[in-house]
Amino acid sequence: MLRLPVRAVAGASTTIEHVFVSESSTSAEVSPTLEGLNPRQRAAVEHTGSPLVIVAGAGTGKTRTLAARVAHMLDQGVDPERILLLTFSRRAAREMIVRVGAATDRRDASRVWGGTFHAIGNRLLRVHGELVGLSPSFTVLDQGDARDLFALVRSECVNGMGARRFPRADTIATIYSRLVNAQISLDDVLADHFPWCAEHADALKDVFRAYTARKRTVHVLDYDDLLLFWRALIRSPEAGPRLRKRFDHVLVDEYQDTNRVQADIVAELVEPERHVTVVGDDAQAIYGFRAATVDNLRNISNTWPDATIVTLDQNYRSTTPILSAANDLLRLSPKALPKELWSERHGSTVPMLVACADEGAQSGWVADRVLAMREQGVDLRDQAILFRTSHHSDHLELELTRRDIPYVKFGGLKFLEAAHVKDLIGLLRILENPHDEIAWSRVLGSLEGVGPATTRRVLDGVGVGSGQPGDPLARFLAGDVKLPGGAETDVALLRDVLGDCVGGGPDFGVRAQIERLRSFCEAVFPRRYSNSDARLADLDQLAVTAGGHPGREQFLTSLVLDPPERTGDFAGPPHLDDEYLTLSTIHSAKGLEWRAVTVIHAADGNIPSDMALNEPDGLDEELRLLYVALTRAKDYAHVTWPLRFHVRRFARDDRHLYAQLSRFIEPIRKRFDEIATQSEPIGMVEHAPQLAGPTLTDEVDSLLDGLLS
DNA sequence: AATATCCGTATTTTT
DNA sequence: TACGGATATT
Repeated sequence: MLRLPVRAVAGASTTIEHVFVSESSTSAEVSPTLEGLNPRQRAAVEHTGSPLVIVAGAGTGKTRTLAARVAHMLDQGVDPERILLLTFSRRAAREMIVRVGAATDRRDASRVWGGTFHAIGNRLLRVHGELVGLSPSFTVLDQGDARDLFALVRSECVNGMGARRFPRADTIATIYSRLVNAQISLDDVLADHFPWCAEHADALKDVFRAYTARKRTVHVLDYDDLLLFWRALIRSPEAGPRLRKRFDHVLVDEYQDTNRVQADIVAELVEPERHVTVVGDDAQAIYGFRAATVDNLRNISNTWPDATIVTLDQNYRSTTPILSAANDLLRLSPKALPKELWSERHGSTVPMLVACADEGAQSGWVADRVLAMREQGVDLRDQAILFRTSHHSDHLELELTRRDIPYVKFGGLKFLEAAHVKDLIGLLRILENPHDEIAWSRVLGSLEGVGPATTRRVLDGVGVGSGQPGDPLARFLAGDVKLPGGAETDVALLRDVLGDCVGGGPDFGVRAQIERLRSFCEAVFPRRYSNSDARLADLDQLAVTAGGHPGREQFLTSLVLDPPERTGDFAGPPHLDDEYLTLSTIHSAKGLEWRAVTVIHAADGNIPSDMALNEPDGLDEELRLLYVALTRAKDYAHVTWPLRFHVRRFARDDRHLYAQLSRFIEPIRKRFDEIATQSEPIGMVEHAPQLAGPTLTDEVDSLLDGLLS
């Protein structure tokens, strides 16, 4: 019998599931589906009939219960393909399905439909989208693409009117997404979240209309569309009845982080039988910025008055000292429902609060501690460093590299956002959807001597963006569009490689296509980028990844909906059995756990982020964020904060201020053992003398700066 | 019409 | 820094 190692639960690797899905299904032991569950968990697993709501605090075995419930359904003979499991991330879906497989003898657990709302929406729209007027070969815009399209229509709309100061494309995209996901009027969105844009309400409406219209003519959907069209599909007389019959059971994880549209989808999809399970914890709602609303969970009885509610509050993850700190923290929230997690794990190690002289000392302490814990038998893979924003780990990453401590970072900049990756993806997208104006613009703009005006001319020539019938790619390949002299050889090459991919036949898969398209990149990159060799090497990496997908469409979709989490430098992902430390934003750490967790940069202004303070629920959400961070820890929790805070308003600006401890930690200090680092941390001096402690001048300067601010 | 250059300013979390 | 926007140059 194969026991699922703890590592597979906490581990971030995306390759683990293959191992366990296949092996666990051969297990001959008695079905452990119900084994080891507490009475409430068991009740949740076996519940039938009315809608089920599981209110599950952090570490209370939520994943386990949900997985057992699915396994139980399979044991009862439910067809796995008729179970839909909606999770918050792809990672969570994978883990859940692995667990289902481990908990049942049914070999076909992996056929359960599992994924994010966006991924499942995409899947259903590929099949049924034509019923609501969608081209089956639509491409999906990521956030950057959506911003580019907004920039395009913005310039077209704003030209007409007096060019007063107008919100930037980024801001417009954010407003739009909030409008769509929260399903409230533009005036309300502007009043609540973007008051400085209120005077432009009318012009914004024009931009939004133009944006929507353009998306339709170029056959693209953005993230929000995947949800909107899915809901529209359920509501349509043609597809609705079929969709509602498609699944026998629908289960939704992390329900507290769903938005209005997602809640609509669930509620309407499960009619009329309402075989639905939602799981959530209002104390862990951290996606308000994305228009998620805890009201979906708190007011669940409005949706299903007869819902059965099961509350899980026994924590199996953390020791009591850690839970005491977390419980105290949550009590500081005026809005949180009273919640007291308890545990039978009476550990004696109290969380540690570490005041560091400065950021250098913090990095030094963390690295020391990580190594010390490792000596005590806590593997690097059982340790994580968490932070509020991605760049908070910059300094620490240098220190870890210097000391040869391997790590993997989650959250922050995505591989997909690198310019050269977008270049290649643009080429693939043209092949997939020849109407994709954003992809065309990107590719044409990379040619020598071709700017916005020429791009526009070419697009009009081949009929992209204007809704012309026929195939723009065929017209482009036919070659009757003229381009400036400087671009001639590049254009010829572009025609060649695209033509080869179109006519390549069935053996010419994504990987082969990328390898062919690469020769165009080879020609263009040296002029575009200073480090074109490194960038070309990335494309090879991409080709390998693409080879693992069944086709071009699946590859493109998975890049947008489930992008690689780390920037792809030459190193490549660490090997499965390699030891590595996890660095992660708190958001990306959701649902995961480690034996030792260190939250760094816990200074006020970072946690809570001072940027969140404008939002109505902002401060409270920041508190929940810290709560999520602390409750990731099983045995050891550390919180560190640098006393001296580097103010980097501008690059050259070398000032620093005295930071204050997070306002959330201050009132619960008694739950921590406090220590302070020396200003010159051990191990730092010989390697990095420039990181030595503050001089007297620094001290005086920063004191003065502090008085001025 | 494209590109080079300079200036000012932003600042987070992710499907 | 790094990116967008405006202005100057090719």
